[in-house]
Amino acid sequence: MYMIMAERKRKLMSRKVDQKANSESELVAVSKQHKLNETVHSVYFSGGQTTYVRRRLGEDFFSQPCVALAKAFLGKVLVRRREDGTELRGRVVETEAYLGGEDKASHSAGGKRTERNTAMFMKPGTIYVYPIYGIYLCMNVSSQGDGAAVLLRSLEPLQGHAVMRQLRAARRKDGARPLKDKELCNGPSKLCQALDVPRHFDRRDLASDPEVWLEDADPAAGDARHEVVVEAPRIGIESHGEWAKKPLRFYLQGNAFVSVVDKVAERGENPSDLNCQTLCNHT
DNA sequence: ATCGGGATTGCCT
DNA sequence: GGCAATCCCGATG
Repeated sequence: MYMIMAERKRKLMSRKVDQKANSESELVAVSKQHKLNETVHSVYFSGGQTTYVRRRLGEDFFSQPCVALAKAFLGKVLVRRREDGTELRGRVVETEAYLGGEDKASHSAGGKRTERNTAMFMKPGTIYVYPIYGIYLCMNVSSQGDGAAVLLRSLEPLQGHAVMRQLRAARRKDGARPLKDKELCNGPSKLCQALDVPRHFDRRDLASDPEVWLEDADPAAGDARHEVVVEAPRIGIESHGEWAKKPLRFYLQGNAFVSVVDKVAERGENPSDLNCQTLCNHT
């Protein structure tokens, strides 16, 4: 137990150092890196004394059931390469699963297929971007299963903090205080702003697109396989009855970049968890 | 043609 | 913690 705590503390400390190091010099580092990345997305990079490889995740990764994919996303790194070659990176720390069919909260509930949600029915890995409240966007990735998709809710910024801050500040009041790192991508529409994900990315393939892709866990940032995943009810769908209570939101426990912490779910005392146990006991 | 609502955010008290 | 902003989409007539 003590060892686990010590390990977590060490990780958090080293991450803080990494963030400090990311500032003005990052643009230079990014442009160098973009040359390496021009044809192949797997590149070697040095992390202290060790050399790691960045691996782009392909079709096989996205071809899994919605809940499994939503959890598998945790710890993976979303990358956005902009026209000028700058690369923005964020570690996925919070997702939601929208199952389609029975899931009343899904845009594809009841198999409903429209112009807007067509991407949800396309092959696993297809990006679904839709506008919300007239002013914001949300980004999803289709999974296995008819009309099923994973909503990306929060990222931990890894690379391109300065650019992200600039993109996020664009629509805010002049003279507002600069955003903290934890405020850059802690929400589905915030991450779209920070990574410059536009509406026209809708229906693109995250497995093959040159401007946006997913990478395997960055060992320096941490592998989510050794972290606790909280399962909590989804956000902002209160009007959808029973389905609003199901634990289909997933996030890394204790991670400071998550949008909303659910203390009830973390105690394991909410009705959804009880439902889950009941279901498990019956099977 | 019109109307109601939304998988959110930021600013205000 | 409350609430306005803001507009697209889909349903309805």
